[in-house]
Amino acid sequence: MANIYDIARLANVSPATVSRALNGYADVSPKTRQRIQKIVEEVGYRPSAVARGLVTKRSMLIGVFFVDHVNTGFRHPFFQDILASFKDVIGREGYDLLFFSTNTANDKSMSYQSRAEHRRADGILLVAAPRYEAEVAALASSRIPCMSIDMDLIGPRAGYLTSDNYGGAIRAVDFLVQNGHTDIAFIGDKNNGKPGQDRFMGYRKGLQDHGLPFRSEWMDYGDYTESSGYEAANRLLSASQVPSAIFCAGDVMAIGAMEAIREHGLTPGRDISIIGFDDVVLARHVSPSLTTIAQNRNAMGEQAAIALVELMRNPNVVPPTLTIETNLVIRESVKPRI
Amino acid sequence: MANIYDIARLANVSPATVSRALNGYADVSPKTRQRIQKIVEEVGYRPSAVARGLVTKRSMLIGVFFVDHVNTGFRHPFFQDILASFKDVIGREGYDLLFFSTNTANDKSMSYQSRAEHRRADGILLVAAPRYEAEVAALASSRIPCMSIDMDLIGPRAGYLTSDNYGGAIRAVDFLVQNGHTDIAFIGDKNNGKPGQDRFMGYRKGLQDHGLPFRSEWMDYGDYTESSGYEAANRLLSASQVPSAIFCAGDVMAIGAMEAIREHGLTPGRDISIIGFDDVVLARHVSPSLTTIAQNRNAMGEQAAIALVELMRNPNVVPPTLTIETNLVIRESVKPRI
DNA sequence: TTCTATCACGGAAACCTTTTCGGTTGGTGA
DNA sequence: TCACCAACCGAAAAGGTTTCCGTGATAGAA
Repeated sequence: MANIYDIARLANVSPATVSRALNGYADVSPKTRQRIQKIVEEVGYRPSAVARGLVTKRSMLIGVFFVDHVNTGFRHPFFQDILASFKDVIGREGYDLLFFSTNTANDKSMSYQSRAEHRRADGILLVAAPRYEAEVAALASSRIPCMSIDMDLIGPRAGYLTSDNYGGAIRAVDFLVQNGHTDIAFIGDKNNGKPGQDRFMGYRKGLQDHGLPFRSEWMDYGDYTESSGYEAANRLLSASQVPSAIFCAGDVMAIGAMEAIREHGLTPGRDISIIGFDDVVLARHVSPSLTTIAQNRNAMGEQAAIALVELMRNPNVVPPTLTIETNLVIRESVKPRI
Repeated sequence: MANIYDIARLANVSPATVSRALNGYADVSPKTRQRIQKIVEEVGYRPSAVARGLVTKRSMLIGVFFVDHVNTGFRHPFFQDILASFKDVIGREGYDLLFFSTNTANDKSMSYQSRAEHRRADGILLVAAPRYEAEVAALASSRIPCMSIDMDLIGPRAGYLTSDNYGGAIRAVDFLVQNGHTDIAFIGDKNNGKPGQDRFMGYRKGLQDHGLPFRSEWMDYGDYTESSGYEAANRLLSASQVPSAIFCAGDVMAIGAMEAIREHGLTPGRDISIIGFDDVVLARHVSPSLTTIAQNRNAMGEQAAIALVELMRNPNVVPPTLTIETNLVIRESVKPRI
């Protein structure tokens, strides 16, 4: 693999001139620039990003952390769009994406911060709620620019972004009420993550807005998996008074809940209305198709990227906390109460 | 950010000794090693991967290329599992994953090979069929260890991996025939990718095995999207003789086909049987749930990773061409012909 | 006591760029 | 003719590791 000295020798110039020519500086004559570029072409020379990184102290790498639980990480249906649009934006700025392979055998002990610093990542994207709270907090309080999604993480250089979970939940309740439902159950997040909290608060606010009481027997929990939604709905259906609608804090749980409803001899959508949250791809395809509060995943990835780039570019910018609008997607799983 | 000289000074040793101590070499006394480690701990020193990479000429980075078509890249439902299990394996070997952000604005001209060499990636994973054939070929013929998935790409250091598409397609036809179907249509890959070719060959072989004729009016094409499956099925349903079963080269197209069947006033599964290929997450949730030939995505990612690691470790190993078994998943969309 | 083997460590080069500072050249205005 | 300026380029340091080779000390053997 040729290096910059080889090119310099071949072009009868100094390495400094080669560097300047290749990086588009002004003070190199057009003809030497062309000569250099021609030689670079012929030899197939590629400047080493690692050597460059050593001197510029910038790796042009954005590190990405997320846990690899079952149903999370790459496998989580929710994060594909976020990552895709995030990548588009930072790619335009010349950055590449680095996925840390968590929990490698050799250095199980390396913390998030260690790994980020080790690779000299210019910025960090934190997505999905990682297990080790302390580690995440340490990363957020470091000097590395950092944006997290769906975790209310702040630090000197760390901001975060979520959907408008509160407003979305209110909207969900509104829509159910508009359809004549007053007996509205809720399946929330057992682990009480930030989005889950907000959706729950929105649920309560929605009830309150319409003068409906909050009944704890219509409140249950899951962990966003299909089976947990199934089980929670089963419990709700055994309540002294069965609700006429269920608001699920996640689409996948909603799909599990529909299964439970069917097993009770009822028809989801007709006998019991269901509304979800997220708008995963599945939502459109299940039957009845799922009415839900959609998160704007592309906007989330995009805005997170824009914010992170700004954070990296300007050391004095105060880390933002952003919230992205949600919107109601009406399908078949909510019917007017008769 | 402290460097190795700082640690050396604090520990009253040379940088060389610090390096040896941290990398677990034998020729450093236990007590100096402990002293060094304690100081490293206190100072929060992290050896720079970029400086290390410069001298060792290994980046410990695996580059990943895939195109960002609509429905491909991160957004493609098919590649999540592959990437997740791939990452697990290479993570265990100490590698991290680098996603090249394709088509950055500043250097639109940089080829795959350029980008890989620029970052000094130790190995490359190619997944999904990229647009620029020539570029891919160039990468495959370079000296960089490279594994590709679903493209029959070979080179001095490049191998590939696919599912047993041929065998799987034969199995699909077998199953339809077992259920009494003899009028079996096929929706294939318009772009004639390697997997699509093999599935088509398997379809023909399956027909032949059972003495059934190949009829070109029962052959149509799509591009693996739902809408293309919908349209292809529409055309098939207008044939002079309507088939009793359709074998789709991809699940997503199969789902589109089911929609078309419904619009023709028929019930998919009952009136016309459908069998797909891939076993995407959706397949289980649509109704009727989709009988399909499942690809073992975890095994694919795992085996690709193992092969790539071996390719990187040993310069003399001949690049493998691997095929992963598929298996039939029986659900509701195929019914015995009455 | 002297010699040799082993252990623990240090010196310094090498890896490949970028960037600052300064130098040379040729041209221009007075 | 002289001073000055702009344009173009070179020398060298810096960035943080690893690794080869060599050296001093210490222990054991003769």
